[in-house]
Amino acid sequence: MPILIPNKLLAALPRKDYQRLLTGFDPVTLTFGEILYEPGQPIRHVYFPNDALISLLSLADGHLALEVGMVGHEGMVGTPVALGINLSPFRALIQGTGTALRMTTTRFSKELAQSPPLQQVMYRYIHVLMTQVTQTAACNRFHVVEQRLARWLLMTLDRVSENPFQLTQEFLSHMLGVRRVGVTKAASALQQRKLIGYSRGSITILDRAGLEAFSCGCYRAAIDTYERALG
Amino acid sequence: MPILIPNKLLAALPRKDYQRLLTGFDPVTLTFGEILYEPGQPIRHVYFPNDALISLLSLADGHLALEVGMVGHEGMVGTPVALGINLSPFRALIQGTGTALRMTTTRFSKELAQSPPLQQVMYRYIHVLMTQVTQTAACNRFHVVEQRLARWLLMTLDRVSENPFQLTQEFLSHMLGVRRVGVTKAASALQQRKLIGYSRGSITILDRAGLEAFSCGCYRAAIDTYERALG
DNA sequence: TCCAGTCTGTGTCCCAGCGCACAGACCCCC
DNA sequence: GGGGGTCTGTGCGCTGGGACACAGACTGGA
Repeated sequence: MPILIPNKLLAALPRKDYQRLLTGFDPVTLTFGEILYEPGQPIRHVYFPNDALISLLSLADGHLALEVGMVGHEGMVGTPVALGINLSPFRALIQGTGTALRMTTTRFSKELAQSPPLQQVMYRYIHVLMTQVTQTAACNRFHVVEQRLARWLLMTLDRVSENPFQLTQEFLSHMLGVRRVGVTKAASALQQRKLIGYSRGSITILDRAGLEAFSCGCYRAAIDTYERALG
Repeated sequence: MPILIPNKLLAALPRKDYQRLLTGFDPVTLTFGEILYEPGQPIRHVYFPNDALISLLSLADGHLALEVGMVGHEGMVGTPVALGINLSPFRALIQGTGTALRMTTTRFSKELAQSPPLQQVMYRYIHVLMTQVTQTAACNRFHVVEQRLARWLLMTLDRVSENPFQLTQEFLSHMLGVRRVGVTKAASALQQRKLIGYSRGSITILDRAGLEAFSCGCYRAAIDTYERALG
């Protein structure tokens, strides 16, 4: 079975490096709700998503969560391993069920040492991630829920490429760091503007361009950042 | 003249690597208000502060600022250079006048390639910074201004080690991403609890332990993160 | 077909923080 | 010693979003 959405970081590697790396990978299916890392806990595997979608969350006081980054086929989780550290700064939560390639941290460290192209890709991606986390921090502080929801839906659509996709408001509230009712209000507003359709955990993007216009500039900025460093 | 507060990242290097690196450094005085980098703009120099204090800011919509990281003698600015990229994700603003060691990005890239210990220190610091940015993001979202102000004052005190230090509420408001009036209220609250003294741009920490107890856990968490990776 | 569980919508009360405006208070310099 | 600039404190109305409660709506399994 061909992989419909191959990981872009891996695809950017020279064939030789890519081939050698492949032998160390384990294809896995990541299912919604699964937690790969907890903040401060050791990282045992790194993951390169194909069509899986992973949220990077920052926790406050142990329970309140806020998404600071999103990882799909354009990235990977386990960046600290490339820096020689095996502690995660985030909680990594599977937000969209799908496939990924997995490798143990020890093996990945070895592969990294032998492949300068892999190093370069990893370092560039770490920079992209840093930029994304930084931007998201300001976005979460200054922009209203509706705008952030719009941005979030667009970023998700870019990574899962299926429309509609499954997602409850309860879940969304944890991503945006607001109450579920806040999501209800924001989603209703988007629905009234005919930008999205919403029904029992199923969201349909009706007007992608409109949604992009409605969202804050942070969506566009995130894409530009990626293009500049890895495009 | 001996340097009273030497940079800890450089101090962690083996003598040999440290000595060679020193020849490429330029001692500079960084003055309050100076801007070293703007987000998305090229990085020309990297800086290792001694007693200078630098704020890393994320901008939204071009004018609203939010501090996502703070750098003193425990760190450096210009981390992207260590990742092979010379674009800054942040605005880097001098928050406390002081001295630092400066090197051009091209020279620093060369030094880095020749010094694995320097690489290791840099990578570890990048991880610390990523963790700090992540934690700050959640802190800014969930914690009230008073707690954040307390955290911020403690982090500053740790880096400048002079008490009182100069700081207007106007300036603080840009760091915390709130209005100046919000800072006034929060500062008054801390003053009533006899934790700080405040007068025309001069802040005195009166009760360090009390301030730490009052602040959110993010302060402690930031210190622990640093200790774990670089301590 | 009914019931239990899940998801979404609404309503009420409250508060932190925003925008704006302005009043002291203090400092330094002429 | 007076005046302009800077810094801090206060007041008022407004709003986004918090906490809590509950009502409909849909779904799937017994």
